[in-house]
Formats: sequence, C-alpha cells, structure tokens
Amino acid sequence: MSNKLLVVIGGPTGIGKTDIAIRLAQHYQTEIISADSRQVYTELNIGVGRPSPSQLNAIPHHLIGHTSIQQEYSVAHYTKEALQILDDLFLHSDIVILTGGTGLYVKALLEGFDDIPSVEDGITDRWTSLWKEQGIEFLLNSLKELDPAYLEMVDKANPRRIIRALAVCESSGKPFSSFLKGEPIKRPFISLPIVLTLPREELYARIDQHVLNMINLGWEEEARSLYPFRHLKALDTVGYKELFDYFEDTRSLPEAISAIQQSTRRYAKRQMTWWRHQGSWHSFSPNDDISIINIIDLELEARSKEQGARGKE
RNA sequence: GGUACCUUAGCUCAGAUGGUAGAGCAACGGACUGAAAAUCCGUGUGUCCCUGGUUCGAUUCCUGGAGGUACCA
Repeated sequence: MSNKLLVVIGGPTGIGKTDIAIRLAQHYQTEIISADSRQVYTELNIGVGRPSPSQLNAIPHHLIGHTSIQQEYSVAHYTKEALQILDDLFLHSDIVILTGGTGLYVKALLEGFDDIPSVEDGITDRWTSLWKEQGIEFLLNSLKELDPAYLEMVDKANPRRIIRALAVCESSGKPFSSFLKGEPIKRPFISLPIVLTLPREELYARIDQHVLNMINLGWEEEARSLYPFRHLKALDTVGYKELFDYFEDTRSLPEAISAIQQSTRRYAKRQMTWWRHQGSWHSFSPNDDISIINIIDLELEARSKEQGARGKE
C-alpha cells in the first residue's frame, strides 16, 4: 500500500472548492490539480470560473488553461495527464490536492478507465449526421448489427452514447462492449474523497451572485471574442451559449443573465446528484477547515503507522 | 363612482351542460466509461380568491364581498 495521499475535493459549482483547496495546499505545503473539463482551455477564463491570477500565484495549479478549445480533449486525455503530474508531484510530496467539478474526470482518475481505442477522425461526425438525417431508430438498428450486447445496456434514447459506441465499433472493428471491462485499476496512491455541501437555498444564492460577479469581471467581452468559435464542443458550455444568444439578439442581457443563473443552478443540481450516488464520500461544509484538516491528518497518521508496521516486519 | 371582463400549480394559461382539474415553462428526482458545464430519462407539487345560497354533490350556477384590468365618468 502506498503512503501517497490524494485529497479529493468535489462538489457543485460555486460552492467554494478553489478557496478551501488553496487553504489546504498552503497548510500541507503542496500543489493543486484541477479536475474541470472547461478550465483546461486556454481561451476560457472568466466564464468557467478559473481561479484568479492571485490564487494561481499563491499555489501552483495543474491542468488549467493548458490546451486550446480547437484541440480535442476528453476524459482520456485528462486521466493520462493527471497521472503523469501526480507521479511528478508525489516524488517530492506525500500529499496532493485534487479539486474540480467534473465528476467523470475524478472518477476516471481514482477508479480507472477501460482502455478503449481512439476513434478515427470524422467517424463520430458521420454518425452524428446520420442520426440527424435518419433519427435514433437508424442508430439503434445499426447498433443491433454491430454490438447487440451494448444495445441491451445503453440508454436507447441517448444519441450521444449510441453514437460513441457506433464510432468505436466502426473504427476498431470490434464491438464497443468488448472493451468495457470495468476492472478496478491500481493507482500508486490512495485517495481521500471529500465532497462539499451546502443547503440548497444557500448554494443557489451563491451561484446567482457568482454569475453577476463574472459579468462584472468582463465575461461579456471574453464571450464576444469567442463568438467565432461558438460551434466548437468546448463552447457548448453553460453561460457562453446564453451570451451568444444575446449577441444574436434573441435575448436581452438581463434575460441572458437570468438564463445563465438558471442553467448554472441546474448544472449544480446534476453535480449534486452525481456525488450523492458516488459511494462513500466524506461530506463537509466548505468553511469547515478544522474538520477537513482533522480527517486528512487522521488519514496521514494511519498511512505512516502502516508504513512503520511494515518496516518492522 | 359606473359598466364590462378577469381571479385555477411557482409563472403563463386551458378546462368541465355541476361528480374536487391539466398543458407549457419552472421546480424536483434520477441515469451516465472518451463532448460530462455535455447528453438523456422520470415526477403534478392545487383551500380552483373569500362568503352565503341552490343541490345528493359547487372550483363550475346564483347572492354579497375582496383584488386586478380596460373603458366611461
């Protein structure tokens, strides 16, 4: 068993993950890895709630703003990069902080991800246009041919999932389901999963205020400069979509702002659903530093005892 | 002050010749192994403004109030 500890801070958007992560990193003299599917992009800043320059200055952050919106990026890229960085950080430190709102990225990093061959360019787009032209029935029929086993388990109303499976089938020549092993993967560290929670009313009030702050920081200009790239997947993102509508005059600025607040609240709700069903996460209020540090110290202590016991054998 | 119309879910509204009601949006619950801030699924939460009357039975009809809108003064 490793004595390297990854402290994971999860929770919905706007709850204050960044702040506590920085305080913890300062306390333990370590660094932070982000787990956020939108903060990875160089071009996305205000609208995705990237930590401020002074926060980024206070503690080194990893996997923020390191790739372009014009580049393909996915959970697979993320996992690979995060593991690489963890290897480096654990060379000098016994504890590292991971924080971010993208549950899938966190899950993949902690529990592993099946090795699925990458899909050749254009295949996904082709299936997507087939879906648009011929509907979901066509996709289901194709899947019945290519991967009947997966047809049994997919959400048959969800084109995204079906298209992914079909693309992998076509590209690899094997059924998508044949790659899904679901075997837990050994990581060279152990993790302490912590999820931040707040009463819903309080969280929603924070989110509403957050959105206003982002507008005041100049989000509108940022979004305007990204308008030419609006068709990129990276910009299919809460907030930018609503601002693009405003630029196209389909809604006023106040309407766009309240639409953003609403979409953000829904996003937060989905995140809470995710974490509620993710097994045993320790739940704390975002300002409860004492309890959080306490539980981390307990874990560190247990690690070192285990190490010591092994040393004697 | 007068006349007309309106008052039903959080919002906008529909509805039944009298048998306690339903759409959209919102909200809530959930799924999710390569776009995950994405994508997808499920759920009606109600003093039908109040009061009295008619009736086996009133949210629906009648009386009287209250509030709103428009027009006339």
